Amino acid sequence: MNAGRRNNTVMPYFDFLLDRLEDFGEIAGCTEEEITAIESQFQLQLPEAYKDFLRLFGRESGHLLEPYAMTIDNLQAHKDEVTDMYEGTEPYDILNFSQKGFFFGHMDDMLLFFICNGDDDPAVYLMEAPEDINAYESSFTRFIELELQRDEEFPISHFLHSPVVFFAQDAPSIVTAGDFKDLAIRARVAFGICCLEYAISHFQLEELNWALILPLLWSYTADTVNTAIWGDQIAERMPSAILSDYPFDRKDIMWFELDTYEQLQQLYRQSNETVNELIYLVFRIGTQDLHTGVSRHSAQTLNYLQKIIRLMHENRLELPVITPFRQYPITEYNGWGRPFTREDLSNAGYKPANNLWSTTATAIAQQAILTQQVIRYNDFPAPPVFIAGADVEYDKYSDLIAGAIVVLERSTLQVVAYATHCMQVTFPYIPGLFSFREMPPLLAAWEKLSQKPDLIICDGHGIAHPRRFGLACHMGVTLNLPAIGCGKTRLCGHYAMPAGEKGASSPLLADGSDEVIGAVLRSQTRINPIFVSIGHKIDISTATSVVLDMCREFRLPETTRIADQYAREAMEAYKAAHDTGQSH
DNA sequence: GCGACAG
DNA sequence: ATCTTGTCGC
Ligand SMILES: [Mg+2]
Repeated sequence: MNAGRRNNTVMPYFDFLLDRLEDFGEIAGCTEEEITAIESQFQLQLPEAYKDFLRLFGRESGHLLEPYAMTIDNLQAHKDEVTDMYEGTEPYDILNFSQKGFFFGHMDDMLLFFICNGDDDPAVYLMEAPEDINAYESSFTRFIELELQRDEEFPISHFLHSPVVFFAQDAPSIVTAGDFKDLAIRARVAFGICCLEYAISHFQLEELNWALILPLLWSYTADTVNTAIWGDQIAERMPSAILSDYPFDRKDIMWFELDTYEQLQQLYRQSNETVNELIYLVFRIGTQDLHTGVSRHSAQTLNYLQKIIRLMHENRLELPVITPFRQYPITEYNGWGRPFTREDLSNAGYKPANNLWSTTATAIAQQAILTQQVIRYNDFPAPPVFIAGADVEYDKYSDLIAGAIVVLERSTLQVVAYATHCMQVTFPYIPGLFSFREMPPLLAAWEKLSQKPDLIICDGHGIAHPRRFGLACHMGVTLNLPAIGCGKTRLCGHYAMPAGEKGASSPLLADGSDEVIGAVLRSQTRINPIFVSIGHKIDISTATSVVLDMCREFRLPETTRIADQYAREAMEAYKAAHDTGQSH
C-alpha cells in the first residue's frame, strides 16, 4: 500500500527482523526514488545494507529505533551538526580519503556514521568530536541487531571497544570569532595577519615579494602606528585597487611610486583570490572602528574575523592557536589594545605557518578507523623466514627523507633484497602520528622491492600507541603483512624494568588499564631495553622471540641496523646526484 | 594547569 | 631524526 513497500527487491540484510516487525510499532520505508534522491543530495553511493534499512524504516522507524534518529528527515540535521563541529567543512570530507563519511543517526551527543567505501555492509563509527572517533560495530546490520538487543536506554559504558586517547597537541586549533569577543582590535588584526601568513605558506607563495605589504600590515600592532594613516596606506595597496582596470595615477596614490605599483601588481597576480581576500579582511578589521571608536565587543570586526576563519576552513587551512592573542584584552587602550610586536606573539606561543599541520584531525580519524583492522594473533602459513627491516633517514639541511627496506634470511642474516626511496617530507613529526611521516618513503621503497618478505620489523611502535595504531600497524595493515613494532623509547604505557640478562622481558601495560600493549625486552645484557609490540598478524610472544632472534651483537635487531645503513647510503647518493646536477 | 610525547 | 666533539668503560 505504502509507496515505501518493497516490490520485488530482495532484502537479505534484515531477514532476521522480518518476523518481529510488529515489535517496532509504526514503521514505514522509503521509496527507491527517495533513496536515489539522498544519494544525489549527499553526493555519495550508499551501501546496500543501509539502503535496505531505509526500505524498511526510512520514513518511520518505530519506537525501538526512534531515539537513534535514523529516519531520512533527520539526515540534514546530522550533517549540519557535523558541519558545526568542523566549522564550515563538508562533513563527508572529514575523513579525507576518497571515501565519504555518512552520518545516519545519533546516540546521545554522539553521531553515528559509516564510510561509503563500496562496502555493502560497512562498519559503524561513533563521533563525539572531530578528533574523537571510535569504531563501534563491525557492520551496519550488526549494529542494528545488537542495538535492538540492548535493554538499556543508551548503553554508553560499552560503546567503546578500546579507549581512544590522543595527545592534546594532536588536536587541531579550534578558534571561533566569538573567542575574540573580549580581545583588542590589535589582537584581531594580528590574528588576521597570522592567518594570511598561514595561507601564503599553504599555497606555497612564500617566494613572492610579500615585503610590499606584510611589514606594513604588521605595523598596525606597533606603538608608533597612526591607524588613520595605516588605513590610507593599506587602502592604496589593496589587491582590488591594484588589480583594477584603472591605470596608475599619481593623483590617486600618495604613498608609493610607479615601480612599487608595478611590483604590487605582479605580487597580487601571482597570488590567489583567497590570499588577496584575506588582505582585504585584515584591512577591514583594522579600519572598521577608526572613526566611531571601539564599541563594546566591536561586532563588525568580529564579523570580518568570522569571514577570515570561514575562508581558512574552506581552504582546509589550520588556524593559528589563540593563546598568544589572549594577552591583549579589549579593555586596554580604549579597545585597541596595547601595542606589541610579532616577536611578542612568538614568545607567547605563536608558531609560524606550517602547511603540513593541517591534516592532524584527519590522520587521527584514520587511525581510529584503521586500528580495528589490526590482527593481534599469528596469521601466517609457515614460520617467517624472510624478515624485512625498515628505517628512514633524514637530512638536517633539506626536507629530504630516505626510506629503506631490507630483506634478510632469518638465520644467516644474508641480505636477500633491498630497496630505497628518497623524496621530500610530506608530514611533520608529531608523536602519535609518526607513521604519516615515515610511511611514504617506505611504501615507495616497498614497491621497488624485488622479493617481498614474510614479515617486517619496523623502527617504531605497533599497538604500543595511544590509539593502538603505530607505524608497525599502519605498515602491516597497509601491506597486509605480518609486522612487528620495535621502538627504542617509550611512547605510552608503563612497565617494570626487566631483569638485566639478555632475553629478559616485562609487559608494557596501557595507561589506565591492565591491557598488555607490548613487551620491554632486554636485547643485550645490561643494555637499555627495547620496546616490542604487535604490528599486524602476530602475537606479542612470537614478536618478542623474532626480535630477540634478530638482535645479535647490538641493542637493535639487525634488520633495523641494516635498513638504517641502506637508508643513509640512499640519502647520500641522492644528495650527491642532486648536487652535481644543480651546481652550474 | 602541567607534564608527557615513537623517529 | 639531525650535527659533532668529547668522555667513559670494557
Ligand atoms: Mg628510524
